[in-house]
Amino acid sequence: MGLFDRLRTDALYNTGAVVQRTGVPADTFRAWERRYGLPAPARTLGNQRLYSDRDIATIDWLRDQTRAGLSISQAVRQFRAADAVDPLPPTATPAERDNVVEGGADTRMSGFLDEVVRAMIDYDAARASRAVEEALALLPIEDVCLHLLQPALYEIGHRWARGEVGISTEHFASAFVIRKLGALFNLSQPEQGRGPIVATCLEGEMHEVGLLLTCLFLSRRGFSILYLGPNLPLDDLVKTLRRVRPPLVLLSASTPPAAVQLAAASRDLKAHFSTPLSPYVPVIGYGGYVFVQHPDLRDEVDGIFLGRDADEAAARIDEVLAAA
Amino acid sequence: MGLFDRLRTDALYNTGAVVQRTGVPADTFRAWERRYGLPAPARTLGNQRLYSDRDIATIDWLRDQTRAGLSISQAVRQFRAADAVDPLPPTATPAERDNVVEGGADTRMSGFLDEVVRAMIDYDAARASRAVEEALALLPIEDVCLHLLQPALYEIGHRWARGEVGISTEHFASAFVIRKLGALFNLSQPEQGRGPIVATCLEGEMHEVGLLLTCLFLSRRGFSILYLGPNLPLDDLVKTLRRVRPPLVLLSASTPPAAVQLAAASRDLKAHFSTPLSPYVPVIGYGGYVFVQHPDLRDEVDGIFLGRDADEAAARIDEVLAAA
Amino acid sequence: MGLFDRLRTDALYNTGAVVQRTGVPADTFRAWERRYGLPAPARTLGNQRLYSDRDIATIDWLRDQTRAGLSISQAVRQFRAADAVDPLPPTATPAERDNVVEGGADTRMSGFLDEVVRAMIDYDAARASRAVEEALALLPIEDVCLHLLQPALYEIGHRWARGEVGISTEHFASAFVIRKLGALFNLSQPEQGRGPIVATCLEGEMHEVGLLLTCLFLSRRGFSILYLGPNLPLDDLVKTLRRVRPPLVLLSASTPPAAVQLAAASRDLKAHFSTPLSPYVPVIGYGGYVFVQHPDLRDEVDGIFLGRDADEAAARIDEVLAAA
DNA sequence: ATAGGTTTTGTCAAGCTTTTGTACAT
DNA sequence: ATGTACAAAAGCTTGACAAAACCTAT
Repeated sequence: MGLFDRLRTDALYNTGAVVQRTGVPADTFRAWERRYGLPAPARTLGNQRLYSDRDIATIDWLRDQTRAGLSISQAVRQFRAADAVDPLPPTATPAERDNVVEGGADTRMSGFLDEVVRAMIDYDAARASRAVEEALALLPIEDVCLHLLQPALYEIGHRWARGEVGISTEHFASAFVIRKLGALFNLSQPEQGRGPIVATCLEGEMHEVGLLLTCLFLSRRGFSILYLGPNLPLDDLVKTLRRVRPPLVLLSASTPPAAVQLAAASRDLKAHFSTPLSPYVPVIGYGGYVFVQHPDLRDEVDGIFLGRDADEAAARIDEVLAAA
Repeated sequence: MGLFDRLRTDALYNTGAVVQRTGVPADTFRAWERRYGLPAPARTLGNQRLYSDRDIATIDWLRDQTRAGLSISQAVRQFRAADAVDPLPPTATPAERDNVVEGGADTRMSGFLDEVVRAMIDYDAARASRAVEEALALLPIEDVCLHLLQPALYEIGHRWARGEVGISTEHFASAFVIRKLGALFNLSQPEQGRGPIVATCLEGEMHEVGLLLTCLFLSRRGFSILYLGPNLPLDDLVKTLRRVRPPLVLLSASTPPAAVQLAAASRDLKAHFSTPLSPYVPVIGYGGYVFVQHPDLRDEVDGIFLGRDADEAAARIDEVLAAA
Repeated sequence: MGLFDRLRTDALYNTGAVVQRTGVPADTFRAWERRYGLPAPARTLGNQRLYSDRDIATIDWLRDQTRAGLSISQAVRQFRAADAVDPLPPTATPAERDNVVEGGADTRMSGFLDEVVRAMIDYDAARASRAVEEALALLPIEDVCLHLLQPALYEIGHRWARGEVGISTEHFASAFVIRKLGALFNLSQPEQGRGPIVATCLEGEMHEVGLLLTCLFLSRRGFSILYLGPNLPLDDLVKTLRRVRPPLVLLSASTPPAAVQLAAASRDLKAHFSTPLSPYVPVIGYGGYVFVQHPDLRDEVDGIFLGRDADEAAARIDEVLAAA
């Protein structure tokens, strides 16, 4: 059904096609849009309207109601009321869903996990991709990330540590997972949302999977993310913060040296912005496995520790920014 | 079915025959090709167009859609969306196509390019994404990569060099483009194909856009790619080669030190595999802008230089592996 | 169906009758024959064309296709494509055809020739291949071999002699042509036929293009060929002859020493088989450019000189074995 | 609903090359 | 019958334009 939906939203119609399909004059439904914001078609770069199948269905419905004697304003009100009962993207918050599904999901997921790990060891991107797609069709994105993609990467990492597979396998798996996460991230970028949140790894730090995962989850929770990727010099981060003024900055480190650098950066940032002249000070959130292994490193950082995994981090950020 | 297909694709029609069969004036579908790259007929040595049965079916479909009120641009868009799910090889080879479309597509592309660059400077991933999606729906993937994504990155790079934007913008743009390329790469991984080809940047080298682009194009040409991403130690590459035995290894470098390291690695690899006992020696293909700026560096490398851009590289590799 | 075909090809019409039956002006289908070798009518002793029912059907078909908007070149191309799957013997014998087509075909061929030579100099096998395929779709195999592949090789040879290209270009071109000829040879191996004929170059002789060409033509004339390739020791040839007992052995030499060796071998073979106990003695046919340059060398050989080129050789062999 | 703007798209023209039917001279 | 020649036909590219479609605002 996901695929079907994808296709249907890809089918876009120009004004003329909508007129042929609905029998409603263009001026009419353009007036509806102007006065009531319904339908709400997308636009091309040339500013032409692009109607989806759903928009056409909406116009059909409005036309039928007016024919049945309803005024357009009443029809729109009824449409909105019906829509509130059966909202289109029924996105429960991920946290709620995880609690419910988790027990069952792990069982169901293990089959996919085996397949993905085996496919990765065989360098078979197509097979791994097929397994992931299948999992995505059955389970929410968050579950697939937390209980399939990340465990697969951990499993490969462990096997590498035990000398069972080479680092190439780890690279391949990592590149694969990053590509997948990137694709999911692209899909879930909200039009506008809370935030924005700036996310990056500082200069020298290359391990971006955890950060990308957190960003994906935040994006799914409706946050707008400004993802700057790995290896960013501190100076440039400062400039960006000054321009964008995000309420939160996310930093991630995976090795002790990177953690130390992150800690120094956090203090520099705070010092930099905490002047009488500057009313703006960004909150700093940080994470990374190194801070789980060496909790004492957290003491050096001037910011909020986001927890042991991306899921926890996203929940923590949600809280922090809801409070603010 | 293979034989049938062979026959059908061998049936080629000149422009006049297509006019008789579809009822669409030649000027019209030539304009479609000029503006949207669809259909994409092959050519004779005398530069006359040769349409396949598939091309004729395409024109028929487009004609029917326009009769149903769709504008030609939206018809093309829907055709491409359906085609992405169940792609068929174009009549013309990619190299031929690129030459043809460039002129017309560039004009059409410039609007997208402006929008993407502006969106990037505003750190507006959603807006940039929308523009890229629109371009992808209207124009072939190859064109979008070469004439939109890469130029956008160059433009941002130039503005950074001129001090007009910060390095964060460059990072943001780079992360965005890599995510997009990764997504396209995922879409076009063929079930089985020629190859496999192993692609990586060696330890220390982080600039993977060019390599990823080349891999995407190769993937679209039907090659199976084993993408190991940036920062891979040589030892691990050797182990992988020994296990996978790809006919070709792709290496990329962007800085002089990385180029020197690549050169040393190429010689090591050759020395490693060129023993009387080893019947297998992988071909090494390499590229990266540093080899264009400093051609003398090529002399140090024991491998095939793949040219100045991803398109050239993909064509070159196609040749090399066809000859083998 | 075999009987039917036999009868149909026996019915012969002169040019005027064909005009009456097809409604196509004589000039027109003679131009088709001149430019594309289709149809290929037989001839009277006075050199008048004699069209079979099949030729008339061919002309009818071509006329219908052009009425349907196809250009004559594409109609021929489609005819040949269908014919490759289910080939029928042409009315005229290859020798007759070759003489007829030469003049006109050369003009048409020169475009292909330029392209192939240029592609070879660029080491672009794919481009060269494309040009050859196109020529094969438009013209009979014999023409393509004699007026495209062989001239291309000569042209490259001359340029090498003039120092315009390196010896690697010559090697590349030679390997390319041998591959192409080999592929055509594979395609045209008849199920069963006259023969078999054993063909080889003796130890030390590596120049196999002429021999391969002759074998291809013989194969197209319905002979079954046992191609042993270059560099065969005499002993092994003897063993093979004893086992296969072919009515004819083909030998080829390109240099004076190879010619001397060939002469000695011919005498040895004759001596070997001409014993009272042996009822079987193979006929020896030989050729190669060295025997054209130094006709006196022919005196040393105990066999039949096959003429100055592959075409002549094939015709000569046809005669010899028809008489036997 | 109309007016006055922009964008999109089918069509055409000019100037060129390639292809192809027909005519002519040998 | 053959080979050459030639002119008409068909194709190609670039650039342009005007009608159609679409947009906003009155």
